[in-house]
Amino acid sequence: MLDLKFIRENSDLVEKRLKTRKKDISLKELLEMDEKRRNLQGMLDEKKSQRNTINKELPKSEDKKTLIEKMKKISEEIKESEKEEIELSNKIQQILWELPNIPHESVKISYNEEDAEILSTWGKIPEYDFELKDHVDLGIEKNILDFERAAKIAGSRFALYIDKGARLERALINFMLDVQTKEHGYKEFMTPYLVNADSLFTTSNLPKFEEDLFKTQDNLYLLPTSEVTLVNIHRDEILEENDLPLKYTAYTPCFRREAGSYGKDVRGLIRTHQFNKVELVQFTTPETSYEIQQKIVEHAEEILKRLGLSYRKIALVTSDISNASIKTIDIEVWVPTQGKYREVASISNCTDFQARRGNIKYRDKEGKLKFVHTLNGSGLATSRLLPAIIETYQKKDGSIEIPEVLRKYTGFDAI
RNA sequence: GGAGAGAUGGCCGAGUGGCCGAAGGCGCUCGCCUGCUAAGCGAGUAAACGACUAAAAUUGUUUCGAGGGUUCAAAUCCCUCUCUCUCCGCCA
Repeated sequence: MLDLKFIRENSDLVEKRLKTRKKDISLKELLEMDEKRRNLQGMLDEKKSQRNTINKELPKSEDKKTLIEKMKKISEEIKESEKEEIELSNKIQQILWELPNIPHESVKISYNEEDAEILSTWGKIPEYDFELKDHVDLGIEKNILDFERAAKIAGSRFALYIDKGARLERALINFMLDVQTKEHGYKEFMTPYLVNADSLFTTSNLPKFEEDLFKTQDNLYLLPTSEVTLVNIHRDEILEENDLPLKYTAYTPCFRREAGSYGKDVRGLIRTHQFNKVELVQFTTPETSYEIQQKIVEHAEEILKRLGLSYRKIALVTSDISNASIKTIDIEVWVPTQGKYREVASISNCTDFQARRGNIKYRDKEGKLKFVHTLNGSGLATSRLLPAIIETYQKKDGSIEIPEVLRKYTGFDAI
């Protein structure tokens, strides 16, 4: 959520920058309502002030009858105006809830996601002297993945991991958590997989993106990413500057409806309703958030390096960064059979956007309360990683080699 | 699922209709005193939204889990909801 005062005082700039995300964003209505609301509030405050004065006099007064009559009248007027004020506030709030964060000036302006800037590439694109099989064929052939039975159990876009497939997935999760906790200093959490609406409002998954979420009959939602639970750990809390940055990580499954992606990536693990992810979240001061984003990128990259997978980093353009983010860097891993890089991580700096929504503050060294900055990044999405691994490490004889670093986790070195 | 108790400031906790933004304590900050790893004394210490201001000072309003109601007036009375705790039942 943006600061209304800031919008008011910098309306032209804000509108101009927001338009770089989406052409049709306009602040006109918001500003008009804000103006109207403030006038109304001024009037209301004055009347309430009168009411309070009379209220104080009343118990001591001789002529209670006259005062009570006066109060009745004022109270009624207040009630009327208050109704209007509340209505207006609600509308303003609604607009504010839906406005995205202001893109950082370093983010390339474009309405076409293909314009993303390639920041760097790592590793050689592997070459093969035999016919490659994709992860679906490999998985079925090796009996480590089963999509037909998954469909029987749950429907399309689900996966059943079998035997070494399941163990490889679990190994990946453990490997990633170990690196992030033991080497990069993150604190590990196990979080609920069902979350309430308030939590989703904080992270900006609501109100705008409800169609992406699974909802239960108890008004709880299936977790779309553990960014939600990790960020909400400190909702409505005041942190101490000395404790920042807080570095949190969690493995959770993630559930997404994938509405509107019909026909896209229908095959295999690339786009499923349920996938596994290790998430990285940090709470920081405004002064440090920008450099910390770079660090999170490195923390995610480290996983790919050790797995020996080729990847590249790209900086998303203004229209492609997520609602809460001012700048997003994606890490994409090379998927041999697709002949292209696919997203495995997305690292965003949300500045104070989520902190404002979730009321997450910190007390600075002078004792002043400020909103923290929140950042999140995948560290990484396992279900995108596993296809890359088994495709990349397939051998001519049909076997799949397990990357060195994973072997102590899997207990086997080939499939 | 059944029965009961509760939700107040950073924390603990008092407060049952106007004098309550709210006693008292803890914590924290500043000052004094003292000389010994501490104690004592004094002062200060909520936030949000406005107005004013270069900024501050100042000032108005709001806020005692959330929402609604009664009343001239609600932390306090009534209703609904949420959450927490205890007991019983069921259960991994």
